Amino acid sequence: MSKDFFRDVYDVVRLIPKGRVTSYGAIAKYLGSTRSSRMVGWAMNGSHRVKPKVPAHRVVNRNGMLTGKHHFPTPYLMQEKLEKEGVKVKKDIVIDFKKLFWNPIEELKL
DNA sequence: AATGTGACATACC
DNA sequence: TGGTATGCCACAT
Repeated sequence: MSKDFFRDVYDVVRLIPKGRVTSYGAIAKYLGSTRSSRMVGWAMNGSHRVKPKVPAHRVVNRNGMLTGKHHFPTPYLMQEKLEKEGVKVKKDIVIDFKKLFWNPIEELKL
């Protein structure tokens, strides 16, 4: 239990294994507020200035789409990083998103 | 201080 | 089957 919602978000995102991805909703749900998914995205907005670095590129929407790529230094960076980690991205959509999906609730709930 | 907005998700029409 | 409406909470103006 953290004090700040944001901090929780950053913490969870940092725990995302390399080559895996998760969704805003999953994080929000894990934090206890299924409908606070917007906050997760908002938190990511400041993730670039947070240390240690937050792999925001591993966070996509429920559709598996890299909706946040526009917020990166360069839109390509997000996809580049994902592909570098073994995540295939096609047309801004994560391939096998369902398969690569990392559910914090399942992984961290214990 | 109040209003608006946002990298989403779910429910309803 | 797809657009519209609403919920959520923090931050910016």
